[in-house]
Amino acid sequence: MIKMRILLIHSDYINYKTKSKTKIAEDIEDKQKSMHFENSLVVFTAVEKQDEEDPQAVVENAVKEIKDVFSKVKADNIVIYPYAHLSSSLSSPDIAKKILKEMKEVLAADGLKVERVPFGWYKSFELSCKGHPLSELSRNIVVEKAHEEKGEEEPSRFYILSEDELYDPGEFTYQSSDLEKLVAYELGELESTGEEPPHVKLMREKDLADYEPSADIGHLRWYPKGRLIRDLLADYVYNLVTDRGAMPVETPIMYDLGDEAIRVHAEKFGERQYRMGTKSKNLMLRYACCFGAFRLLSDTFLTWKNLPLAIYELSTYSFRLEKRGEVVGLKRLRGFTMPDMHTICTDVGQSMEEFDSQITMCAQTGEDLEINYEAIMRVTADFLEENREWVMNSAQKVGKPVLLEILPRRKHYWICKMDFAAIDYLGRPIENPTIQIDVESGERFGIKYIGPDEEEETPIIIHCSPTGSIERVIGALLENSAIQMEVQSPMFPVWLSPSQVRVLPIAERHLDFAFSLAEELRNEQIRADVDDRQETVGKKIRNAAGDWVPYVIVVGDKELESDELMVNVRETQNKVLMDKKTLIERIKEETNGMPFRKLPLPVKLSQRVQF
RNA sequence: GCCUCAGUGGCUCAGCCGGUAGAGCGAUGCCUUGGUAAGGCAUAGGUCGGGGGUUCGAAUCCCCCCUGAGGCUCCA
Repeated sequence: MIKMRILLIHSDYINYKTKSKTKIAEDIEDKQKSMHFENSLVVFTAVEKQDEEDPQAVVENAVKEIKDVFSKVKADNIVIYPYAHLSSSLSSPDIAKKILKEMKEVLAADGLKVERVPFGWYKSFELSCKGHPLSELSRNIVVEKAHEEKGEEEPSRFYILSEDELYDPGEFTYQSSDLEKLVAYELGELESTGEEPPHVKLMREKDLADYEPSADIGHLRWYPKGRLIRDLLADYVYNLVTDRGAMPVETPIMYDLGDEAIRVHAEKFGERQYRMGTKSKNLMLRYACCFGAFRLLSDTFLTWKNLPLAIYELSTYSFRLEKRGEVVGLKRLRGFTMPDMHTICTDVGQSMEEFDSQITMCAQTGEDLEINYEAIMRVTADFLEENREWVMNSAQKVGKPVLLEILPRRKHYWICKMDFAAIDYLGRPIENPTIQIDVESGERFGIKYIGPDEEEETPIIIHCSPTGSIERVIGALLENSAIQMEVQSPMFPVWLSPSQVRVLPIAERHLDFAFSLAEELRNEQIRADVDDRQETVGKKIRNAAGDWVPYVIVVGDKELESDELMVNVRETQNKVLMDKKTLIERIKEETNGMPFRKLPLPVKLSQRVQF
């Protein structure tokens, strides 16, 4: 709730004289230094911290109150008098000035005589209150929330874009059932089954992550295996973007809403922000890295020769105050981790070239993560008209048909974006990678570069998350395994498997051999552990299967004697005889180019705890 | 946020027209030294999500809250 305090006095007269300036004084003309008004409605006003959330609405409501009283008391004019002492929690001076000025303008536009007493000066004043029943009133200007402009919006048009041709989504022959499902969802035609998405159960069953009831909803705790996968994915994106020249940075997670650019950008997300106050500041938690990236870039000296230039940050965490009922598993969280790359381009043309190469990068992540992505390209009608050929060509970079959404007019900061979605077990999309051409933020955040003609120019910015949020990637991987489960043994890609090889000694006399084998594998950067518990082989095999271990080796007397190992290969469900070297080479090949981290758990299963 | 359903040992669940809790897995101990999806026996472990109410008595009935799931809405 927002409230500004005003005190209304119907006066016989008021006069004031400026004495000395404060640090926040506004510049004034000579005639404003001392003024006198008769039969005035004096409006003492204190703009408060919380008013920063929605200055527009505060102005509207204040004007309404003032006009109401003004018409009742029959004063000749209105005097807006800044009076900080009405509040113990003032807004920033800039916003206060802005609100006071706008109040005056709006009242004046209604043909009323209004004056505004200078802001930020020490003043003497003399006031004569009329003393009639309505002559002294105070009001709290209450704004429940920023009202959204409804207005019937013209709907988007949808097409399937395939091989340079546009098709009606209803008439297109789909090769991919995933694309068909995505289209059904986007067009609002997907009927739901009422089932629970399997990844929620899996993330807990596999000891990856769980809800933390003592946090807010939608915030998870991560166990070692889950933490490992998060870290590997983070390493993966880091390598991906730095390889193409992006520079990693890190920026704060909270921002001051007293900053005009921050406030306007934040308002785009309306109610879905975490807010926090300190004594002197009204802060928001970031919902993406944009804030820090833009502020950083606006303080950076850039020339056209530097562009395109990309900075990258993994936002641990981004915060979005999603509605209760929308928060679910790894799909929709209130605190999540998102790789976020911002590319500064000289102009729309350069941004289109970058966009193309980022399409390739995003498509690559689908292959590396073994997730099937379907793509939606969204463009404004204006952009499409001007760049029709480019749009057609770019869409083809995805390598398969894409859904094209044409927005009749620009609603958001972007003019063109591409979203990649995985389709979950229940046929619903998990939106992951995204690329957006932003035409607003450069200007709003005062980001500049020096052009070839030595003039300052405003750049175009591309937002890109090459994988989408890390949590959603893991969610998509788990949904994938649930789909796999119907036809084969589910598993993670080998490079993401917490245990890549498990060694199962048959009896105690095989323990030393098992430990040294596992150690040799670990020296080769393979996560290998040993099930040294006093259990039967059958039980250990069963447990290893439950842990989705890609390679399981049983060692007994035979293995002590020979170099051959009997390896249970999960992917094919076969037992394969091979030697150590072959196994190592095979795993190296499967994990080639992907990041590695060490086993985050005790090597001995007997020492592990249950989460 | 709204509607519907759910919350019982670490996990999965039974008990629920009222008489203060039960199984399997897991854990611990002992026996078994076992060659590919659960070896045997024993033991420990629960203020039945939290609070309030009805009652001689509440896991069980009623109210409020918290958490989770599904649906609606929403994801810039």
